[in-house]
Amino acid sequence: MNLRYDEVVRSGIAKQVAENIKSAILDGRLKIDERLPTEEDLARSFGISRPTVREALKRLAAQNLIHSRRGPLGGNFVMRPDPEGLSKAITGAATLLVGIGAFDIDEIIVARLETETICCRLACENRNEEGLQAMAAEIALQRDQDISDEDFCASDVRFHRALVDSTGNGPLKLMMYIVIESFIPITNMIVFRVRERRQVVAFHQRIHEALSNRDVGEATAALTNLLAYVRDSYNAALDARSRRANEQAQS
Amino acid sequence: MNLRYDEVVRSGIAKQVAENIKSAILDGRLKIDERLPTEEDLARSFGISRPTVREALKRLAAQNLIHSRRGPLGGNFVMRPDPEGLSKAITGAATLLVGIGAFDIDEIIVARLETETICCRLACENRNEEGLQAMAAEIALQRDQDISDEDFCASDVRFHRALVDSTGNGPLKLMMYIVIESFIPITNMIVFRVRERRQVVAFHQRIHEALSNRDVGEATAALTNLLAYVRDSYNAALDARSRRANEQAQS
DNA sequence: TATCTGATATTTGTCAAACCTATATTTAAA
DNA sequence: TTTAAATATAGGTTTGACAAATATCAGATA
Repeated sequence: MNLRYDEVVRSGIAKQVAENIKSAILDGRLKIDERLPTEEDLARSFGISRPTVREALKRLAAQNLIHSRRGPLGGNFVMRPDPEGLSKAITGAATLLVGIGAFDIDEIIVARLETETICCRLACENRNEEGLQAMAAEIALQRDQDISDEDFCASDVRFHRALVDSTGNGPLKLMMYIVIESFIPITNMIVFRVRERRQVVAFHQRIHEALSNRDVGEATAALTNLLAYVRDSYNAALDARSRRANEQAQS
Repeated sequence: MNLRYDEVVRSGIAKQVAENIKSAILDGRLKIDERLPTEEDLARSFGISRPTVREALKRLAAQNLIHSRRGPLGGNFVMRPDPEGLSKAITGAATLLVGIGAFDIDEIIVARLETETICCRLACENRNEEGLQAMAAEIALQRDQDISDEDFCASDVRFHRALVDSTGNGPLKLMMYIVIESFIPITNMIVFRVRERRQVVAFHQRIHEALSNRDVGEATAALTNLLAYVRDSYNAALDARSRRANEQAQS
């Protein structure tokens, strides 16, 4: 192995090797879709055993940096990075953060309002027919009284995703994955009981029309109203809970 | 093993087990800091071998979901999720996306402008002395003509981080990790050659003073000017490159 | 000749058993 | 009572083997 002793001393050879390969990928020494040496060759060249190499490779696979195929012509390949894969990673971690109460709903709503306002403004400039139709389709779905709460929330997420996509800004879309995949589901999970679907759909409708007319003021106003409504619903849910708690305490 | 056959059939037992444990963590069946069964017990209860269990655990460790300690009272523990760890994961992936040219600089600058404008506005409301001092310290450092380009860029990143921290909004800070750890270094890497430090520091100074005075208009104006200057620098760099290319073609 | 079939080689996936290393606890000695 | 050594328990690593998937190629068959 080429590593110095003091780099190895605090256990974790597999971790070191993973970092080594990862940096090779990140700074381009290993190109996309390029095949890594076989696990045996890696083991030999690092001077470690194959299972240890495999543990290192599994770490990379977990980060969607490589994938593996069996057989001749198989091997471990550098993955083409895709925002989709990144979104999954972000979602899990962000959901966990929200789950342990690292953030409170008011903060989340402020963040949603500020960032989605940007999206409304950019979407008014750059929206295309495809995006408008995607939003209209979700609105139509949300008008159906028969769909379940889960389906309604899923459609809500897709509506906001379409809004974000309409901005046509890749970096922003990347950032908004956190909102779409984590903050929106969380807010939905908390407030969907007290929220009236018709109200939400009406706000969605207003946003859609405003985007269609490239009316930035109306779009952001509708979004602001939507999130104010969500916040009110949340406070109503809080009140209901504390009222129930009081009643239980009295009885 | 409790998994059904058709869930296992297409190889990847380790992957399945990792997903299994991960979902247990995400939906709270395994609480934070709780110890998992020993690797041997996991192997037994899943009906697989210990190396395979370890591959699964390494996947989770790579996602910062668990960490391990040796010895009695050691074991694998569910990690308390921290934004820092998440930021590293996001950064790597986002950097990769930028590295392969998935985004262009104009998009990135638009995204930076829009999101950092939010931060200026919220920071004007919520900034505290600590944050202002952190920004002032970086400005002082950036005035030093002797520091290297790397150090200047690192200080630039810390300045913007202090700006984001001053918003006091956790969810927004999470999102802004992508900007701070990935977009800003990328823009710096591309334009720092043609950029004059004095100009940049002057913009930083204006932002700092505006925040200090809670002057939202001036803060966002300074930010806008800063990013316009960055964009101009980028275009200048592009021009210089194409001019060099022309000269080379003529000679 | 063209095409299908099966043997073969290569590479990852999994397993088993052992040993090394770190560390908390317990025991024994000073 | 304090300190030092033994011990038990956990993860960390190695060796060696076999299983499963799959591209390639030789040979049989139409």
